[in-house]
Amino acid sequence: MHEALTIGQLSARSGVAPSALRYYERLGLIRSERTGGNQRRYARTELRRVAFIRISQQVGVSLEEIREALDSLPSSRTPTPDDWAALSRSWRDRLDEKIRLLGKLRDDLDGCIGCGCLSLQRCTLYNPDDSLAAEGPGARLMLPRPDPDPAPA
Amino acid sequence: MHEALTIGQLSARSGVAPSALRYYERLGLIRSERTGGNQRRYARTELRRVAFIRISQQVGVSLEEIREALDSLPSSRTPTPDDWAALSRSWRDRLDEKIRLLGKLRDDLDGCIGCGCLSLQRCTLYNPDDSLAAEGPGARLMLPRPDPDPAPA
DNA sequence: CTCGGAGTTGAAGCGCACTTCAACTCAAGG
DNA sequence: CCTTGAGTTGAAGTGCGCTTCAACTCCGAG
Repeated sequence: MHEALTIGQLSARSGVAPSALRYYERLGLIRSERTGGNQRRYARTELRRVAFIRISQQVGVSLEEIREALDSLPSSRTPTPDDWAALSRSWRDRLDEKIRLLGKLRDDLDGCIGCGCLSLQRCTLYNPDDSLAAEGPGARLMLPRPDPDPAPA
Repeated sequence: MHEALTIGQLSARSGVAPSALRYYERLGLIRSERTGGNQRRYARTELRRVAFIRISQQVGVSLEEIREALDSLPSSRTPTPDDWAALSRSWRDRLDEKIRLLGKLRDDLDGCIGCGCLSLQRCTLYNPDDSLAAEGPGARLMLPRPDPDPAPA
């Protein structure tokens, strides 16, 4: 059958480097069978998983969260289009929120360009309550120090 | 004069950790004078720089690019509101583009949820030409392998 | 003068998402 | 059989944006 893909084939078809695919597999995002000679063979459904992974990354979701999402797929049967649609929908909100925050940032930036302020205290731009931050990787704790110890008692 | 801020004061006012401020200074994003005892003293204008840095990060700009932008500020005179406005405007386009790409991703995601495809070949979602990727840090080469050697000659 | 909190440095570590490397095996063609 | 290209592994490296640490100094109040 034309079912099984080698890692090279999966890489070519998905545009994801073999090293990345092995990395995803170690993290449990995709799965493979092994041949007698210990080589990976991927079912075609893994292509869809890889696609979902890359799309999710564009939405700004970490691999760990993507793994959790993928874990919620039915393991017994092959996921249906509906299953995938449900997963995609779960990112919709995040995407919407992300777009909303960026839009707000843009409007605020326009406002601040108008007034030329860029002053930290009042400017809505510098309001940690909207945690748009903590989005890209890197050591965490982007803006979260809004609370420099409010005196215990 | 009430001009000079210690690193602790700048940290408290900007919400940025002292370690991060020292890091920014090493990268040349902010500047300080030194006291006789080798301690940093920041002019109040540095507050504005720090604000600009954090805002720029939210737009998705790297520290290196922020440094370049800040380098374009007039070094002789204290930057005016107009100077800052010009810098902010330079991020506007990036922000717009980012929002546009995310919006496209959302629309495509809706489309793909509708058809349930998520198939790599045709799906507009997985089109490397729109390089929304390469945005967060991490080892590079996000989607760029669209060209698996088109036969030389 | 003494004390403690704030500051200084360079070096190392961290988290994420990978890539690169060395050393090896596997699989198919000539 | 031999070669070549594709695959295997674990360990280490990379880039970004920091934080943490150890060991030290500075500075102001008591």
